[in-house]
Amino acid sequence: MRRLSAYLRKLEDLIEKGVEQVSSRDLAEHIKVGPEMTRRDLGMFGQFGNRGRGYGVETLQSRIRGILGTQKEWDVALVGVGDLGRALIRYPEFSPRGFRFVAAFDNDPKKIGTRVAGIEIHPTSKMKSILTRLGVRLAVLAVPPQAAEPVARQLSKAGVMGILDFSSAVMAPPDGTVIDHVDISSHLEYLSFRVGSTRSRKQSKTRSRKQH
Amino acid sequence: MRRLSAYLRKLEDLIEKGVEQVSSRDLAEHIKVGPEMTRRDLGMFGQFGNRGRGYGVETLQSRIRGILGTQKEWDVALVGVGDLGRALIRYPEFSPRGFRFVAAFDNDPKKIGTRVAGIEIHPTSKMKSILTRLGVRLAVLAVPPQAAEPVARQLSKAGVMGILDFSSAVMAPPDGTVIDHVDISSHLEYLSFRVGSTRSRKQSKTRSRKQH
DNA sequence: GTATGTGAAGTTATTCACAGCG
DNA sequence: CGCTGTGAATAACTTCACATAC
Repeated sequence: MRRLSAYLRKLEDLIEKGVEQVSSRDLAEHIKVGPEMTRRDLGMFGQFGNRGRGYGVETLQSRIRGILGTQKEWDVALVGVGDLGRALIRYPEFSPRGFRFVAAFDNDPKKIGTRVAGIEIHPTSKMKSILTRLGVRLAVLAVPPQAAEPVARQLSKAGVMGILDFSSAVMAPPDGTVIDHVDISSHLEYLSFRVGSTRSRKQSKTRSRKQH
Repeated sequence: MRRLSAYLRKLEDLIEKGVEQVSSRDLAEHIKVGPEMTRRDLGMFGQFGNRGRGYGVETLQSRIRGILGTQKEWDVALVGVGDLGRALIRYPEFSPRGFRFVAAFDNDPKKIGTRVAGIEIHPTSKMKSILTRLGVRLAVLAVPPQAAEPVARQLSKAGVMGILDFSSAVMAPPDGTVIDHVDISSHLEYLSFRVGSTRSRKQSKTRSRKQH
C-alpha cells in the first residue's frame, strides 16, 4: 500500500519531465521490485493500463490520488510547535500533494498567540473547540514523547481520525483513530544495523533485495 | 527487523519506570503482534529469556543495542541545513540512542561558517575531505529533492555507508551504500487512505491488524 | 513487437501448538 | 504454573509464466 505513494513520487517526476506514458517496469524499478508487482498493485483497484503502451502518466496520477483520497485537499492540524513541528508546518511538499495546515497548537505560553507559517498558535486546551469547528480530521503530532499519548487521546475526542506521530512514544491508538508513527531514531538504528554488518565497502555480494 | 527498534523504545520506557523483567507478551502488545512474534524475533539472535520469568529489561536492551550496533556511538553527518535539517540536528533523542552529529553541510553561502547545535556549517564541496578525515559512515540527508541524488553519490564517495534520506526523491542507491528513505508525505497519504475509507467513526469493525 | 492483467507457483512472514525449563 | 523457544501449519506477499490486447 505504501508503494502507491512511491509510484506517485515517480509520476510527479515524470510529469515535470513531460513524459506521458510509463510502463510498469519504469514504475517498478526504483522500488527494487519486479514489474508484475506494480501491475498487481494497480490492478487491485481497476485496470487503467493500455496494453502495449503502458500507463498514461497524468491519468494514473489522478487515479492513484483518487485511491489515496488526496484529490480533495485535507485540512491538517499541527500539535507541538518545537523545532520539528516548525519544520513540518513549513514543509513545502505537503501542499502540492493535498495537505494544508489550518491550525497549530502548543502549550508554551511564549508561543501562544504568535504565528508560524502564517498560522496562529493556540493552547492545546482549545484543540477540541477549534478542531471540531473546522472539521479537521488529520493531525501531525510533534510533541515530547510523554505528551504524545494524552494529546493523541484529546485529538481523537476532537474528531481527528488520523494522527501522524513523530514521537517515539509507544501507545495504543485511541478507539476509532488511526495512528501512524514515524520514529526517526529507528531509521538510524536500521542503518546502523545494515552498515555495521558490512565490514569494509564492496565486500557484500549479497543480492540486497529487501532485507528489512 | 524494524521491530527491534520498537522493542528498544518499550525497554527505554520500562527502564525509566524501574521495571526489571518483561514478558514477550508485554513487548509484543503495542506493536499489535502476537507474543510468539517477539520471541521469534529475539530468538533469531540467541536465547536471552528466562523461562517462567521473561526477559531481563536491562540485559535485553544491551543485547538489542548490540545487534543493532548502537552500543558504540555513531558519528553522523547532516547535509542540508534547512528547517528540517536544523530540527534533525537538534533532535534530542539521537544522542541517548547512540548517534551524534559531528559535521554539517549546506550550499547556502549565508549559512556557511555559521553554527547550528554547536556544529559549524561547511560547504558541500568539502564533504569528501572532512568526512574521510573524520571517518563518518552515516549521514542524514535533508536537501531539496533534486539535490538528493547527486549529494548521495558524493556522500558515498566520501566513504559514507548509510544514508537516511528525508527527501521524497527516488534514486538508485550508490554502490556499496544503503539508503533508507523517510517520505513524510507518504505517511500522510497513508493516513488519508485509511481515514478516507472510514466514513463515520466507530463504523469499522474490522480487526485492524496490519493493513499496510 | 510491446506491455498489461492474472492464475499458479514459490517465497517469506506470522501464527499455532506444544515441548521444555525454571 | 508461567513463559520461553521452536517445529509445523497457515497466511501474506512476491515472482513466474503466459494468455490477451494494442
